[in-house]
Order: sequence, then structure tokens, then C-alpha cells
Amino acid sequence: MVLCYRLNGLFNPNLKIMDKNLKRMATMQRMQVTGLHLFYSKGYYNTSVDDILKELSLSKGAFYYHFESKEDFFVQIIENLLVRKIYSMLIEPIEGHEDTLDLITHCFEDALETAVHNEMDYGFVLGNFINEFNGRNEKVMKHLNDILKVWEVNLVSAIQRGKFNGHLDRHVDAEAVAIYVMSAYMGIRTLMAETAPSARKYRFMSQLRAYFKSLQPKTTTV
Amino acid sequence: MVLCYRLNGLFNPNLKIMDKNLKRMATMQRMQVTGLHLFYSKGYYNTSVDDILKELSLSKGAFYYHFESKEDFFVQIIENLLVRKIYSMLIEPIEGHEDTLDLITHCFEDALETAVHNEMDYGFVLGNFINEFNGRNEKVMKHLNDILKVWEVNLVSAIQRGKFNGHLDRHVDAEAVAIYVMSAYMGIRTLMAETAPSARKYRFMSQLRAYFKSLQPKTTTV
DNA sequence: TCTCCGACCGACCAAGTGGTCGGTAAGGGG
DNA sequence: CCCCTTACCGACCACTTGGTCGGTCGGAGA
Repeated sequence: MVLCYRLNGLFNPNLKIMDKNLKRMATMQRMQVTGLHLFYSKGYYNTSVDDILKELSLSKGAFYYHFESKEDFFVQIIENLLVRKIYSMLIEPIEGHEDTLDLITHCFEDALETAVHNEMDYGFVLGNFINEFNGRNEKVMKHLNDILKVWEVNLVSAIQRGKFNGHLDRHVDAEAVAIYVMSAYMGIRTLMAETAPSARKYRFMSQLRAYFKSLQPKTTTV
Repeated sequence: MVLCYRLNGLFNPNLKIMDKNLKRMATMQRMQVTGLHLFYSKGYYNTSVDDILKELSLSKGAFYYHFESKEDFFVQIIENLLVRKIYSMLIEPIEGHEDTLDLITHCFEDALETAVHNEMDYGFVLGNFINEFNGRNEKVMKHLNDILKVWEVNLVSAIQRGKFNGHLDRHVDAEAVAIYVMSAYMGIRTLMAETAPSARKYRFMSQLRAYFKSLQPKTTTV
């Protein structure tokens, strides 16, 4: 968004036009934010465009003035909101040069804690949407899989960094650990969805730590 | 089904009526089987009753003659098909008295292998439906959570059995292991849904084994 | 043979669905 | 002052949805 703003500013130094763009983008942003909330809580196919508009006291006309279609709207939500949130919640926190396993542990601890408090956990939102669109909408799936891929790549490189720094055993299969960690995270979020989220989070984290211990460098023989 | 058959036979020894019940149940069974397939591949809310009927060349009348509503239909699918399949795929295989961790490993190996071949993996079907109905339909969610609970309970007792038999360390937290194992399984199925299922299965299993190793009795000191 | 009943048909309904389109009010530029 | 663009309105459209209901038909019982 900031990027577009600057670009328009470059091409057209007129202040008024910049104001207009700001208004346009504010409206679109509002639609996207409530759209994501509704899509998340009721599902994409089970949320009508009217539902979103009602929430905002806007009309159909406004919606189709700003977006080509419901699908286009959703893709923009993915690109504008989902990607960034996942980046800041699940990728950025493991980018440091400290102990990789510690970083992942704290990252998951934080992410699951927000989930316990019923706030939106974008890692789970992603899993939810993957389940909903899988086999139903290739185009959207491609965008969702791209996010997954970014997450995976960043995990792999963090793990490799950890091996290099001596925080992980040299024989650890980075790709495998990444996949496993992602699986576990997405799975626990499904299990936390309805029943005893706090207790389940605690149990999950204890076993994640146990698993991570098995990845630490083996100082003893063999 | 067999049970109902026998019950009807008991209360009414008339052969003709048994035949009639058989026909009725055969039709209902057919509807449920294709219903589950469609609900699984397109989602519950995104599959219309007409879609199912078209597949079977049956009419609306037939459907609402046998079932009260779409929701009732789905609940019966859960009770008649989902519960049994999950039992035979994920619970029965870990009931033995051999090494619990071996049993779980083989069970998952088998279940994921059928998933790789694009067959229906009912463990994943369950996760899918939980995601779809979570926060949208309490009644259905209750039924789905019940299945999850049964799975959990059986896992816990299998793990406890393993501790008793000396296959697992005495200090292992059975509940935590159960939750963790379930999470991992449900998660990997989401990740296997679209991209590189076979490779991901392989990586997942390797790390599951690594984790399981950390649960084995510690023969060394401390 | 007549009657009755279970199983099924298909036209129909109200309530939505995504999407279109002819408007219109505001407000800046000429 | 007019004019044109932007942002939005809301009636409307074709279509689908879950669900209803009067009817049909074959076969079993009397």
C-alpha cells in the first residue's frame, strides 16, 4: 500500500489526487479487513458479498466498483493481509542468529497464545483456507501454497543456520524438520479450535520441546 | 447396519419386511456413500443435495423421504461411515500389546500411504470437516469432536500400555504425547493435500521416528 | 380383484447468490 | 459557471439453494 502511494506520488505530484487515492485505499482496506474476518469465521463459500457489505453499511455498487469479483477480492486479501501477517507472526520471529530451536519455540508459544485468546491466528487461517479451497479453486490454492512455500523456505534456512551455528546436530535433515514442524503447528491449531485450547497448547509445547531436544548436537558417542 | 438388520429381524420375523428394510437401507447407504465423497471433495456447504441426487439418478423426493434434512443426513454419515472408518484405520491398528510406538508408526505409515494415492483418508476427512464446521454448526461439531475424543482416549491408553510394558519411558506424559501425535498427523495431511505428498510423507515419518526415539526408556544415567 | 403402503418422482417455492447497471451527489478544474 | 471524474447507491437479473407436496407405481395382503 505504501508502495502504491509513493508510486502515485511520483507520477502525479498533485496533492488532491493523492488524497483521493488515500480515500480509495482506505475503503478497500476496510472491506478487506472485515472480509477476512468473515471469511475466516464463516468460510469463504459460506460468506456472501452482502454479508460483508452489511457489516460496513456499504452497497453492492461500492464493492464491484473497487473489486472485479468475489474471487479477485479474496486474492487481494491474501496478498495484502494474509501474507504480511504470516510473515510477521511466523517468519520474522525466527530470522535471528540465536538458537534456532529457541526461536521457533518462542514463536509458536506466542502464536498459540494469541490463538488461545480467540484472536485470529493467521497461521491457522492459512490452514483453514487451504482446506476449504483444496481441489475446489486452483487459482486461490496457488496463492495459498505460495505462502506455505515461503514459510517452509524460511524455516529450512533457519534450521540450516542453526546447524551451522552448532545449535543443531550436523545430521539433522533440515527439510524434514521444517515439514514436521509445520505439520505439528497446523495440526494443533485444528485441535485447539474447539476443545480445551489452553491445556492442549501446553501439552503440545512440552512435546515439541522434547522433539527439539532430539535434534540437539550429540555430545556423547555414536 | 448389520445391527439394525438383526434387530428388525428379532422384532418382526417376517421375511418380506426384512427384504423391504434391506432395500431401504441399501438406498440410504448408497446416498450416504456418495454424499460423503462429494462432501469431502467439494465441502459440505458447497455441495448441494441435488449434486448428490444427480450422481445417483435419484430425486429430491427420495432424499427427503429417507432423511429429515441435509444436516440430519450428514450427521448420519458421520455416525454410519466416518466413525467406523476412523476406528478401523486409526484406532484398531494400535490396539495390540506390541511396542506402542511401533504400532503408531505403522498405522500412520499405512494411513498416509493411502493418502498419497489420493484415496480418502478418513483421518483427514475428519480434520477437514472440523475446519469447515468449526464455529458454524455446533451440533455437527459435537459429533466430530466425539470422534476426536475417542481417538485421543485410545491413543492415551495405548501409550499408557506402552509405559507399563516398558516400551516407553516411565516419565512420558501420555496425554501430551497423544495430543502431539494427533496434531502432527492432522497437520501433515493438510500439507500433503496439494504439494509433493510422497516426499512430505517420507520427511514427516522420519521426524516422527526421531521424536518417538526421545520417548523410549532412558537406559543411561539421569 | 381391490386396496393399501412404501419408495420414489418432479414441479414448485421462498430465500438467497454473485454480478450488472443506470443513476447521483460531491467537489475540484476550466 | 459548467463539466467531468470519483465513489457510491440500490433496483434488478438469472440462477441456485434447501425444502415441500401432490402425485405415481409396483407389489403384497385380503
